[in-house]
Amino acid sequence: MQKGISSLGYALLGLVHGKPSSGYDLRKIFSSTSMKTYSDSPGAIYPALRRLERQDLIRGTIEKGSGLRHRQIFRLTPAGVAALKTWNTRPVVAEDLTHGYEQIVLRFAFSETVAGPAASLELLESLHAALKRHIQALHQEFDASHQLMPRSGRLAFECGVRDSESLLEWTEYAIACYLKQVRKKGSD
Amino acid sequence: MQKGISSLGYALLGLVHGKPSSGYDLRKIFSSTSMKTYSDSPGAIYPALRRLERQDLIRGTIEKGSGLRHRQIFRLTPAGVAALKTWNTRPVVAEDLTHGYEQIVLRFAFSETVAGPAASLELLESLHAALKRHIQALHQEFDASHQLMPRSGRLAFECGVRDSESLLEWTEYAIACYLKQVRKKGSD
DNA sequence: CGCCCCATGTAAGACGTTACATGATTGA
DNA sequence: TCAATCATGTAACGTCTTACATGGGGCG
Repeated sequence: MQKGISSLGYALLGLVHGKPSSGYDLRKIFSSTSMKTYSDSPGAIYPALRRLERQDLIRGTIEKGSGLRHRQIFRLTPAGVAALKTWNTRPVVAEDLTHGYEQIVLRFAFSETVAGPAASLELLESLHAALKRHIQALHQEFDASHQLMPRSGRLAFECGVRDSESLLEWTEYAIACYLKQVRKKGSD
Repeated sequence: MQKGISSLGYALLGLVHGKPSSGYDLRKIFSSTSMKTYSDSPGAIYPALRRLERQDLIRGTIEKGSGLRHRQIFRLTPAGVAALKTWNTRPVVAEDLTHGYEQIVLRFAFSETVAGPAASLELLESLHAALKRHIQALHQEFDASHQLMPRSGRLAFECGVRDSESLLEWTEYAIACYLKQVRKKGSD
């Protein structure tokens, strides 16, 4: 099954779902946009694609139409779509927040086209709840330990708290966006 | 030299600089605080400590005072202090921002005790400048591509922009903290 | 012809994760 | 004495990084 798909793997699945692409296309997307967070090196992308292919989540077909050398276009298999969908609709749990927010934001980024706006909204609400708990825990940790830290340490901690709080605000903003649309749709 | 020290390696160096500790102590610090971002598993920490020792950045001495089993306390060597200091005082460049902010915030967290408040302030100002450029580039990328993205993709992008902007605000707040102190010190 | 871009990959090595192993000490 | 906790590690595995390899096509 979809045991062990890395961030890069999910990023590739999401992009390929949006548009069938070759490894080179994908690499260019990574290196030319701020998605380069997920590695832009061929030594990461090509092996990742082959892993996904071995897991039957994508399938590559060779195209030689335009006289070029072999260009392998990857498309999602039904299993790939399913894997993306489960990933997108899984609720946010506490440990999703302990290792940075990029994975979750990536999940959200693809959620609408993969699973529809209702799923996006659910994901946001789940994130909102998890973040509230997370921020509360951070405040507790801060109150308990900030006197033991040097000033730069304390400020760094505050940076982490602010980061979470800013993400929470974004979450509320995004939820408002979706609710507005739902209401509009409901009044049709 | 200090070629190739991972985030975890620097986190360990910084903690050991603050207080000589055993691997177990360090593990507890990671697992009990929000520093668990830098891995809390023995399979990461002990090998990392030995790499640092092999590079002559730390040295472990076995203590058997309290009747316990062997407890190896690690201390920084002069080379270790130097490596931490160069890391802490290196200015922030664009690519430091492309793979998340945790490394930079970690650098800042240790900067005051390792290199003094003046170095902290310099680091913050360097970060401030790099962030301004980064945010501008993000806005350009957003303006160029937001119409091609689905709503969730656009919102995810906005999340990244907000994240950077929130970090910028924190930077300004932290700079103000340090300037206040410099002024106070200057008026002594 | 030489050079750069397309497009694909491989090889070596470093690092982290998970899971397991070991032995010594403390408390019930 | 048995279990839990202290304290240290190892082994297998997967993944990413860096650097290199290959081979065709277009262009000056």
